[in-house]
Amino acid sequence: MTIREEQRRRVTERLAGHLLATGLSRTSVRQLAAAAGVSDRMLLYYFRDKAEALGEAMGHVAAQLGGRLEAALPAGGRLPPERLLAESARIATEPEVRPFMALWMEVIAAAARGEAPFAGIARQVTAGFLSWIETRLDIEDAERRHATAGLILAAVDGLALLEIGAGAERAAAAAERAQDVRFTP
Amino acid sequence: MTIREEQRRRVTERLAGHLLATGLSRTSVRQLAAAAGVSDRMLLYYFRDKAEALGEAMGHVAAQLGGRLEAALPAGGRLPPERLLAESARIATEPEVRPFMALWMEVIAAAARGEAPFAGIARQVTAGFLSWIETRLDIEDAERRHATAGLILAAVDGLALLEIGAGAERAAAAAERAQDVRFTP
DNA sequence: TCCGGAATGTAGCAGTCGCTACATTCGTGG
DNA sequence: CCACGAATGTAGCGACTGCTACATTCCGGA
Repeated sequence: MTIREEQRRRVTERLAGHLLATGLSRTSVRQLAAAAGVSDRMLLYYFRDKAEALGEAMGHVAAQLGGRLEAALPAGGRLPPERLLAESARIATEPEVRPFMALWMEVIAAAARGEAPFAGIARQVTAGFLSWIETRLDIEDAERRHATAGLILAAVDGLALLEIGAGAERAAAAAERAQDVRFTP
Repeated sequence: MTIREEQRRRVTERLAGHLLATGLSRTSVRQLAAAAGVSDRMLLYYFRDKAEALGEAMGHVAAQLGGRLEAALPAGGRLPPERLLAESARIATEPEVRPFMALWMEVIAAAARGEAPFAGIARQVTAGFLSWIETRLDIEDAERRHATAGLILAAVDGLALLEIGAGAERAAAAAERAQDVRFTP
């Protein structure tokens, strides 16, 4: 492996850590390079441009999160929607997963703003989330399972949003109330 | 009223329209000034700085939205949570309200990023939403009403997020599925 | 030992950012 | 008519943005 490829991996990992720690507010080329411990000149040697660097770093973040989700609730077992909603909300508010959710909110907002490369990343990660939920949902009818997965993801993301706008206590109260919902039929 | 005050109002209205039309992606002083039909020099004559201009504009947007919400579902009547959830989701996806929700997503994300003046705006608007929901919720127990309002807002916001990440059809399917939820007790 | 390509440093370009110092025009009260 | 403050235009500052041209250093193979 060339030094360049090696450095590319190291830098990717450090960038992922930087994004998780500080979000998307400090993502100028020079700031990213400093966080990765290289010069800005070299960052753009390892990656074609800023978008590629961010894309790689977000890919790494997504892979990390995927591993955590898999560990938190292994595939195989299928749960009724009420329980999966509760489990998802619990996982999303775990201390280790919180930074991912915070970053996720920023990514999806950047996507809404049409900023490259976040639009593509958002669609990709959303699809991953939906798939994760759907494969753990004990609903026979495919269409209903599809729609229910979307609703559960919306609820979990919405609770993360509520936390931003109304504080952690209020979000926690709403999350607890979510345990009282039943899906019919 | 001085010309300055008069212009300040006109510019505020135009800025509000600009934000609703284009979101937060074009909010440099020069772009805002162009959208309002004044020079950048004058924009910063009418307002102390960029943050004040954006704050005023967002206040105008919030007031507009408040009026629409009031018109869509006047206070006075109280609904069970299932029906209020359905009504809220319906209102949030009305063509006239959609731009507000899209802008709202960006604002709350900017707040998550800690950008002034959006953090304060987000808390204020969130409080307004929660109050709007709570006063229309037919639940006796105050604490439960409080938590349920949070959950309903989370669901509505979450559906807007889902639309960004997974497209309008999928969000619509999830919204329809939301009509199957029941709150116990 | 030298040569060629990979790796890295230096310096800067052209653009945008928020903001402001300074000069000028305008409308109005004395 | 003139002086004065409000209103507006001109020009630019210093910082930052993404990115790159050019030069230099480094290291392994011939």
